[in-house]
Amino acid sequence: MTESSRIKGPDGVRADARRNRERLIVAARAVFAERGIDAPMATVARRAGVGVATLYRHFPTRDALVRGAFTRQMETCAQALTEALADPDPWQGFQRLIETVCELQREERGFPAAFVAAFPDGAAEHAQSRERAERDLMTLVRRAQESGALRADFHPSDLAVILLAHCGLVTALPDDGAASRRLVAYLLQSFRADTASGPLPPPTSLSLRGLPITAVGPQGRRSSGA
Amino acid sequence: MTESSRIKGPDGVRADARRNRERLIVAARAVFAERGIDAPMATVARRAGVGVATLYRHFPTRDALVRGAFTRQMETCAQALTEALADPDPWQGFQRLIETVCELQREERGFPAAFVAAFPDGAAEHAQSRERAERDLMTLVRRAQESGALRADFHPSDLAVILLAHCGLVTALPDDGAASRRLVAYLLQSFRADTASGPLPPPTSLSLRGLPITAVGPQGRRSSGA
DNA sequence: ACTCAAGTGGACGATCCCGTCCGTTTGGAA
DNA sequence: TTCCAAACGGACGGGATCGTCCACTTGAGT
Repeated sequence: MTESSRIKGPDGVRADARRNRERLIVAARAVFAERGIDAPMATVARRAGVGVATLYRHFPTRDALVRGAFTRQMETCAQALTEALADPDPWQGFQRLIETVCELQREERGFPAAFVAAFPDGAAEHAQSRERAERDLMTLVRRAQESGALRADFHPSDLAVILLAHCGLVTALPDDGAASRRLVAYLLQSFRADTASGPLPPPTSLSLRGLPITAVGPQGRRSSGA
Repeated sequence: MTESSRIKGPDGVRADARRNRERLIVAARAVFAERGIDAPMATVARRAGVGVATLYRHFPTRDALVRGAFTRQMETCAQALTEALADPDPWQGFQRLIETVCELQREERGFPAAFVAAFPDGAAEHAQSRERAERDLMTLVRRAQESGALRADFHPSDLAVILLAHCGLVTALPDDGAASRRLVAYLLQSFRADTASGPLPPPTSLSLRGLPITAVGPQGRRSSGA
């Protein structure tokens, strides 16, 4: 308080600034959906009806814009995880979580690309929320295993594996979602303890905890390395 | 000078031309592996030790270069299919086919991207060989089902689904291959008839036969549309 | 050895995108 | 209403890639 309590907005931001920021996010989602997250920045600005400078002021880098555009989806994922943990039936929770996330990736066109792009290095920005999410995930997996529904050799990192695979699928085939649903169904069945047959190869070193994620090769989708 | 035949090639092509073409393919594979199939054409030319013009003469478009670079891999896939059909145990053949193709995608860095890029429209150029490949695939699937090992509701298009998903995975995580192996193991288990539990959602309209493949959206990896 | 068309190299104009700079507009407090 | 800092818009220089054009080199037939 002390000196300047010049209140412009709830967060001290001018009204038009906040409005433009919102417009930019909407435009970004639309443009990313149509042209992928590598679409020219200027296109997003034009779509939002603002100048490029305004875009860059609100989102200094493309990554910031991508994050901004899909923050809501990320939060929905986190919420889905919370709900999954709250489910009295651990397997049910596990299953619904996977289905929800995959559905989100199916519906929001640009999201999968953002998702995989954010993956290898995502630890940076989201460190704290990620920390919690991963702890929750491990809890969910453990519970589902203890309930006897989830196969014992399922490893938390498998979740990353199947989500990345699913991202690849929906990116390659943005169809009605039949392919995605099929893949998810197959995978869920193979995760059941009662269908488990034979041992699996060792899980990824992909930690799903903190940083030691094998750096993404030059192959990875460019454009989101905070 | 191991070049024994100093005569103009069987196809009337000059010796240096053929040599350069070969160099370009080698360079392209290397560059695509390091930087993805969107790497600058000039980089490939430099790597091959030739001028850009030479590159463009041999491969007028990036697509042509990509195809040229991975022709051998495509042929290996076809050969794997033939061998799979020859296997006395249909399930064994089916399983080995999937494992072989996925291993190829794992090892040859640029290949997965080329694979998914070539997918939606691939019918154009490779029409005839594709035709045969798809017939063979359906035969393989049918046999494996009749042997009782492959679940009855497995649909040939599921092969495309899992291969695309696998491409996405190895593209996102070009690691040592542990993730890929895990995914394949999970999927193969869920394809077994004896682990099948519960119905699957309907298969993709993705035909895997001829053309009616739902056109790839703006999302798809650019750069290989004959 | 001679010849010439096939083959080659690299410079170049065109296009696209990035991100900053700077003069102008505007929200909102006084 | 007045005023000014925050916010805005668009032009602009820089850099990268594309694909072509044209003068030069070279393989191979005679």
